[in-house]
Amino acid sequence: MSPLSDLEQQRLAKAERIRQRGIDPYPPRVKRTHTTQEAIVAFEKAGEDDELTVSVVGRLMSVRTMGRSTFAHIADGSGRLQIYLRQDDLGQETYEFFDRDFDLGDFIGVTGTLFRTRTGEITVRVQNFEMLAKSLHPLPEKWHGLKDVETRYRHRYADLIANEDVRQVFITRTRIVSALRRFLDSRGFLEVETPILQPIYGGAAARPFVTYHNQLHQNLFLRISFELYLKRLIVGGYERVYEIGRDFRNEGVSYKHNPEFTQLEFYWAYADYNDLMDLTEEMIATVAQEVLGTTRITYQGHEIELAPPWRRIPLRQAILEETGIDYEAYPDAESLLQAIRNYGGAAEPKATRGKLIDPTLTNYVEAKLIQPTFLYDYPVEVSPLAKKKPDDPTHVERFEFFIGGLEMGNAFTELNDPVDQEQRFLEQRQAYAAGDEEAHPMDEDFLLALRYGMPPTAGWGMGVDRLTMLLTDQSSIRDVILFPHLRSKD
RNA sequence: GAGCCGCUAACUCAAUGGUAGAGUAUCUGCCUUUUAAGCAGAAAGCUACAGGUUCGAAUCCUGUGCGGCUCACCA
Repeated sequence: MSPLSDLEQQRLAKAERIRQRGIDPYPPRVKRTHTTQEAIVAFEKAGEDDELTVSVVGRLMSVRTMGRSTFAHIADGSGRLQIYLRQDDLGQETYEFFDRDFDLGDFIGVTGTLFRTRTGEITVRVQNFEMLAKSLHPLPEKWHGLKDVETRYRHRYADLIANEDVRQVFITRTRIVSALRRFLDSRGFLEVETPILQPIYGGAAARPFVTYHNQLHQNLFLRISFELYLKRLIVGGYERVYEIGRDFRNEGVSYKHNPEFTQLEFYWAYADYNDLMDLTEEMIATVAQEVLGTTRITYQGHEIELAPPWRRIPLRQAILEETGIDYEAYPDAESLLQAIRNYGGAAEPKATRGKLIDPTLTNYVEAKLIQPTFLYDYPVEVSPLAKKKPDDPTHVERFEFFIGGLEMGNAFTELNDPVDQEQRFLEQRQAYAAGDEEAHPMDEDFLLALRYGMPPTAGWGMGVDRLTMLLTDQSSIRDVILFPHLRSKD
């Protein structure tokens, strides 16, 4: 800890003076009859003439002292309430105790009667008060709030104290997660939990974090997806399962990437990717309606309508429309690479054909997909866990969906042919050997599970943080994650 | 990983080579219905850190740290 500032020294001295009065500045219990909002509601119900006495608690957010009377605002979890202290109510000694030893940021409990001030604000006329917790560090500035983004992220509590809009964003986030759960629960999906520490990672194309178990002398990976475990549960006989939890990917940080992020995945036996598109539209529209009361939202200045139906176009067509490149016209990686370069794009020279197509989508198409859009039918090379189209073995029954220029999620008809799956893993192994660090590793136990037999199944995944960005109109993922990853300061 | 921008009092910001300032918060007075309360006064800084140039550096140069944006990376 750095040495205490003068302001902190002053507050510490006040805490000591309080102790010398025989008062604990951090008492263990408190009397509370109403939240601040309950007090306001009770007053409005009771009628102005009733003597309504309440005990309310909260953090001192502002103090206006005018000689022998003082107005202040306290904030609790429900909102704010004004309190009013008068020397002729409290006595000189007690009044001066407040004036001298209470600071902005302190938690205070007050008991008094409610009244309405001359300017109309419902206010507690304080009969007695007590210190609930002394604050030693000064609050951010009351008018401009806390703006420094680094401080806001590193000391999120200060951000939440100072910036009500930030507090609201995270309340909305919680409501979004609740609405997602309600949606799936009401359709018979079973919420489950699967391992975060995994001996083999998989289910996505990403580099993992590695950790070590001391007793087992074993390397473990933090999961990059839930996919392979959830499909094992479908093998086991559950027909509808989902999980909401944290994924970890060892890759760059950006406005839409945090190393740990919240994912929702569900698996649905006897359904296919067409059913998933229908359910996706319904889910997102339902969540928006429940959380925001509308399906029409504004994201970064764009008006977006989330109600079904959404646009559905093949990936091939989307790339063709945006770039003029029909990747089907280029049967090998060399010719496709040349086409991308002719368009003015940069691409990895040694990439496979599939690995050329995917960045083309990301770089040139994704940002244009403002209204909700499904892009469907992806190249098989970049989709090792998805089922091939019956009439076209070079493509799989897979879609990604985009809103506000953000990739929100990914889904497909699951590959349940264990022989085909093994073949795909072997191809991924070759890709890894050729330098693709994100190639999917072989998972023998997963193959064994498929050999037991998995019914036709559709699987789906979505970034909950990105959905929250969309529904709270935040441009950075750090503003929807309470404690986003930052580099350590020494 | 690269480029650009930023880091000044607890907070929000000024000061572009010549004595580091303001508002809020704090402290001291005055003030019993205020609400960004008001009035008067005071205190508060290793200008992120380390070097360099200069008679003189918050300011110019180099390096380091952290952050933001853009790019790269990234289902």
